[in-house]
Amino acid sequence: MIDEIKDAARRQLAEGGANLSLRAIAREMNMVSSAIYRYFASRDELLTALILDAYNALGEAAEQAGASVRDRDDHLGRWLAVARGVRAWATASPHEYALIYGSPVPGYEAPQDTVEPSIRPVVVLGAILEDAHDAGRLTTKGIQRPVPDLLPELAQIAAYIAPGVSEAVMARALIAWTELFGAISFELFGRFKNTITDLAAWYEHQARDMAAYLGLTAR
Amino acid sequence: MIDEIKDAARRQLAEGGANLSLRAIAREMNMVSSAIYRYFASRDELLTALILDAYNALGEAAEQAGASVRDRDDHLGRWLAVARGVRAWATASPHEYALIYGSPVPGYEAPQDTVEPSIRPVVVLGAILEDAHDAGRLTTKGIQRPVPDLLPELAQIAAYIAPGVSEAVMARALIAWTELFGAISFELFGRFKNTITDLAAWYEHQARDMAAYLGLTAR
DNA sequence: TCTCTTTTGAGAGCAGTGCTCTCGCTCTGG
DNA sequence: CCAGAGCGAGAGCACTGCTCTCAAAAGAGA
Repeated sequence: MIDEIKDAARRQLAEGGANLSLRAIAREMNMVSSAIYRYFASRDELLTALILDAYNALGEAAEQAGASVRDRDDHLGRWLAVARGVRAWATASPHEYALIYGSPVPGYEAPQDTVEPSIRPVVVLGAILEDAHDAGRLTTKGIQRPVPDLLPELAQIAAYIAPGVSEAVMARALIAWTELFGAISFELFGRFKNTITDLAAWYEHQARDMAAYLGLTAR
Repeated sequence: MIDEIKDAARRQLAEGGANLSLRAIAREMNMVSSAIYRYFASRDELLTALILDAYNALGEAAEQAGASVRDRDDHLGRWLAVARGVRAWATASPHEYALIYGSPVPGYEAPQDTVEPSIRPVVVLGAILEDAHDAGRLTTKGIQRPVPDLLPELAQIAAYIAPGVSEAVMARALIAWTELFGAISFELFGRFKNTITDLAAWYEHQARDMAAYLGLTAR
């Protein structure tokens, strides 16, 4: 039942726009609006559930894409696969992407349960980075060292994501990560309208350039 | 009068959250909701006006920040100033930033009038790039050439923004641009909660790294 | 099989929303 | 001085999230 409501909500989200209505969901299910409240205490709670699902779906997409590359030593290939997987999921479910990477909903405060699913994609990236580092193929030449102020927290992130890499490399990884999500947001939110038409090729270029920026190579 | 309504809307946006209510604006102005419709045909039209203002405010912030650097040959300094200026505006008016760089509102279709103000910041960046290129201080060594498919459109953007630079450099500029806005979005939308606390320092690091990535130097 | 309890949906209703319409008041130009 | 334009008030429509009560349905224990 809960799943049915969420499905209806997703459907409505997909074809209606961002603001979904409990009453419309109920209408679609031939129910009365108050019945929904048996399963979700409020609209926010439904939204939270959808957000959590979206995080997990994106995380799973990233994980599967990363795992699909046979040659585990092909770090560039793995990186590109994850990057493509993330974009594929985002373009396939743009509204769910907007739910988690768009402007936050007004009163909504992210519960603690969302932080673990939300970092699944960056964990995948971290594993690639770690493997590349272990294989001694992560060049750190000419890399810019962050100011001391940032080092402890970068080290903490690295310890969780890719224990072997330095703070400077971790910083670059976060930057590359930020760039990719910025690119997806720009694309989905229509920032490139009438500017770049082949958005897939443009994203591919960005992913490759960011991989080079990180020093990831094919072998 | 129109300005008064927009001011009230902005105020309400700032302290209320994303969804502003015409009736609440009217209430604040001791008016009745229907009176607002004398000045704005719909809520969307008000929103559009606010979006346009936000674009122009951000553009002006970027332009002023860029112009504030005396030494026009200090390309790194100019880049950093613009980057800081953009972030300063965004953190000062997060809701207006969300209006233009967050998830798009459902039925809203950006009118043609918004595209010119919306690219003002990237025009500022283009000028820096162009100056650096003219001064012969823009290294293109080891730069990744985009696939042929992308070249025409990149050339077109370059022709408008920074006529002298190559497609490959233009691509990097767009990537750096994307990264910076991704960073601001991540910060404002709370993606770094409990991860990085000194967000100003982190942004500064990113801006510097992106400048290096572009090859911008101080002299 | 017959109770008793829990679960579930329906319906009415409240306060709020965007928006439309009509009706008067006020202010201004000729 | 007075017609016409501009403006705000008020009522009203269809919609929203949400709360409440009440009656069926389902399940469990004897």
